[in-house]
Amino acid sequence: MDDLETQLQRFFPRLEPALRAELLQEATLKDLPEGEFIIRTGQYLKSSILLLNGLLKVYRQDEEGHEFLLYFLEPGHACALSMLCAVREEQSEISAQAVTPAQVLLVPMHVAERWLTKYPSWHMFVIGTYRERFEELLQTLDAVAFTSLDERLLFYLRKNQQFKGNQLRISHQQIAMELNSSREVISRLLKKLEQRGVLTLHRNFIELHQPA
Amino acid sequence: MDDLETQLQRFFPRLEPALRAELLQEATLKDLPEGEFIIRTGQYLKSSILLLNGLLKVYRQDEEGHEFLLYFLEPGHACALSMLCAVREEQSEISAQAVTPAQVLLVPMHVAERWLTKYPSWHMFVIGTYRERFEELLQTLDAVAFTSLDERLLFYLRKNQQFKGNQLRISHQQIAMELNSSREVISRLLKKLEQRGVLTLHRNFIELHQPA
DNA sequence: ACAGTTCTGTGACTTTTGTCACTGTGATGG
DNA sequence: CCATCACAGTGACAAAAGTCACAGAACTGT
Repeated sequence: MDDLETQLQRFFPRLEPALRAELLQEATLKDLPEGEFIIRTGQYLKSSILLLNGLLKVYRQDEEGHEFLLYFLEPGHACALSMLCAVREEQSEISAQAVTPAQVLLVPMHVAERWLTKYPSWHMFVIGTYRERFEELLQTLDAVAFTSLDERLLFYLRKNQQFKGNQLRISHQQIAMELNSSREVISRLLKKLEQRGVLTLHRNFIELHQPA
Repeated sequence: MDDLETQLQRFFPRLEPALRAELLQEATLKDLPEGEFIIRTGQYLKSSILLLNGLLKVYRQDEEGHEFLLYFLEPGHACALSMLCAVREEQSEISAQAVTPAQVLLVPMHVAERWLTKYPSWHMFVIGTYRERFEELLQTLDAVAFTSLDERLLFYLRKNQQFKGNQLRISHQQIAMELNSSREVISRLLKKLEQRGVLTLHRNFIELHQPA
């Protein structure tokens, strides 16, 4: 693993050098083991989160514990929600979890706030972050509103493939949760996809074919 | 109707006076008759949109013409999407339409951009706009993901009630479109709601009871 | 090797939504 | 006064998804 400064430069090239220097000063580096939560529903946040390494998944939960995947976060991106919540000093309405071991930078809210006027590039970065998340959210909404479960399942698998490769170690139960469905249904749909030759089912993992 | 300056002050009190003055200079005022589009899917936008008067609805459309209501926009608010699209110089992926006669201010993109660094209050306003729309979008997503059609229908009616009063002049077809369902289903569900005493069905309009 | 656990497969059934086909009814405009 | 039209109601059926109940397969630790 590179040193922090190199990583910053690699993943956040658009932040001006002075800002990157101050980031090193002000932000806290945090390592997340796989599965660790960085945000939990109902939690108060006081920092913005920048992702340096690994993969985070951001999802919503309702009162009865149903989950719902919103989007993945890759290195070089930031969690728009963390900025939202931080600004409003409100409870977060979402959860974020490390899918792989991950490294994040935590920028205290008051610092992030100050940078908005101090560094134009920070400002653009924040705006850009909102924009990107907004668009991903729209995509997700489209998927839910306009497509059936089997299409969404395929989309979900492809997305995971993109980040984790062809061998997905996910249980049907997991998938069901994230798509807000039930295990049996997912099992059946996966079976259909297997028959169509899209994938092969194994115990504890799913093998996706043709990355296309 | 008040003069423009008074309206600005009333609906956008948080914008600094100098900015309000410049708004009067740089922005174009536009009157929208009921039903007029201000954004259409596929259109290129070159302005940010601030709403002065009336009610706009913002919705998504898929390729086959299905609609999907995202949220309403009230006076004093701005369309986050218009800012998104404007910045990216991309095609808009949504439509916005005047539900009642409305008045909007159009701020050319390059001006809006310039203000970001020039006026802190503009900057905060833009951030705030993203934040609010983001949260509304999350709400909508929740509704779709976690609740059944009849709940969504009720929610939809309440929302309309909030803006348009107890007598809703909407056809079942209209509702079906906006909830991405079909007329027959909506008819049936409305019937059920009537039996539960929530509303009374009339020709061409629906009467909602207990504003609660 | 065995009990316990997790993951997966499956049949039968229900509920929810969507679709089709048709009817009725009020409004509007020649 | 009648043709037309948009709107609404409804029964019958189909499709999609969720639920229930079980069974078997693989993995775990002791």
